Amino acid sequence: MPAASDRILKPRKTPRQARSEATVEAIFDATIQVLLAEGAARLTTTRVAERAGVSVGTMYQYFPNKQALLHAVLKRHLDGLIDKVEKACRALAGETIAVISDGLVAAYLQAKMDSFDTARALYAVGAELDLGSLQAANSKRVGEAVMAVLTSALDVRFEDVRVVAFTLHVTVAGAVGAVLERGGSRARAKILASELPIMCRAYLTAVAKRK
Amino acid sequence: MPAASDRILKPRKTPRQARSEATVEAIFDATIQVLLAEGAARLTTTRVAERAGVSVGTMYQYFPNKQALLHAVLKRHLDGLIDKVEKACRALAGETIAVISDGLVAAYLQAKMDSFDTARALYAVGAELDLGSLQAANSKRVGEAVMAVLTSALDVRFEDVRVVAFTLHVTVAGAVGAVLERGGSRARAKILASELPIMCRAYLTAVAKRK
DNA sequence: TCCAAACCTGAATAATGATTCATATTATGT
DNA sequence: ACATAATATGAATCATTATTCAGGTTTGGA
Repeated sequence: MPAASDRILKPRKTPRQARSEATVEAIFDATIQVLLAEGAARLTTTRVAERAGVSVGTMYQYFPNKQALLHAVLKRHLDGLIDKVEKACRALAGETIAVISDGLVAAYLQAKMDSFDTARALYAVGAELDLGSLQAANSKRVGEAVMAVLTSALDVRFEDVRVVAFTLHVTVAGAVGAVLERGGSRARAKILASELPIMCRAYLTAVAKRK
Repeated sequence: MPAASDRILKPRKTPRQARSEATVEAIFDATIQVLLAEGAARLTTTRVAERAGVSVGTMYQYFPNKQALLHAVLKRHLDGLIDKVEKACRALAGETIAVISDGLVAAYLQAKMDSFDTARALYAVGAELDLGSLQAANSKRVGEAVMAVLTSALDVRFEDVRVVAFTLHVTVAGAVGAVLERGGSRARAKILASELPIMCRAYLTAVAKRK
């Protein structure tokens, strides 16, 4: 069900020639660069266009308004993250719960670390944007992927996989987000890398039933 | 060491009469109300003043600029949260680790739920503000309080309390933040209320040494 | 070579918003 | 009651920004 907001968030026109695809790419990149270099408050359409090496008018050819641009950039980033997590989930299917747990945490952490700067830059954007649709879709996809691996565990089963998957996702995402996207240093990220696996394994073991 | 930003963030003048204290209160409240009712994008000095029932000029008598206002409002909220957590920590000192764990999680969750709306409103503000100083102070105070209770545990001791306290704090805060401050429903908060205690107890048990 | 579609340009428009300041009102101590 | 410090006012100023549009340039194919 396309929300009303879709009408104003969808791209105005779709690129047909190679140069315009490059333009859109440049605009995406520029958005993140401006965000990183100047902060969310100074993220203006003009500045983005300038940095991308195109005119404002060009920007408006592909994005009906600033919000649509931000939405697109954010979606792009989130989709990338989700892909990685889903891939990890598929790779871990059928292993023991210990392996699955460690693998999931590692994948999530890795994915976030890979896009450290982008993630931090986009954090600020998320706030001033209606995240409803994106967030929901995101949660759903990740949630289902995690449920799937958990169910596939070789040695255990869960009373309520849905709840367990949700908890796992929210906890790891929340912790990583709190540390990386805000002021946290990479050093603190390392603490997470060593502690989160312990915590997740402990939790999963606590709520699992032997098969 | 007062940062350079302090100069422009500190109140321009301190209230001396009762009416001005009331004014400042009204401004704080109005800020949150506007945030809640109109969103971060429409949070303007004029609107806040209007809602507070004072003129813009009055606002600028107490806050040198918009940022200072937001900083003050955010600090106020965070301090309130920290107080509650610290209080809980003090009350839990000397108990068994199981009791401490459950108590901490409950206190954190409770504190956040109490200020559900405010927290969500302020989430957006945090992004467009330099949170460095606040965030750091916040983490430090909570971290120390948690370290203290953990150390006081009757039945166990920890190899590295600092790391454990950090992990606990970040995980719980992150998970709760992810669910409450963003699109999450109260229903999801309930899941957290039942699962987080399990997870934290499992983690603490896993890393603790018997005394 | 030529044209229609695709693409690009950037000054102009129209709003909006943060911040100031000269002036007016109110409180407090004497 | 008076003087003085506190507090409040809000139109005016100065800047910034999202968005448009009338017209240019480039591309791919016939």
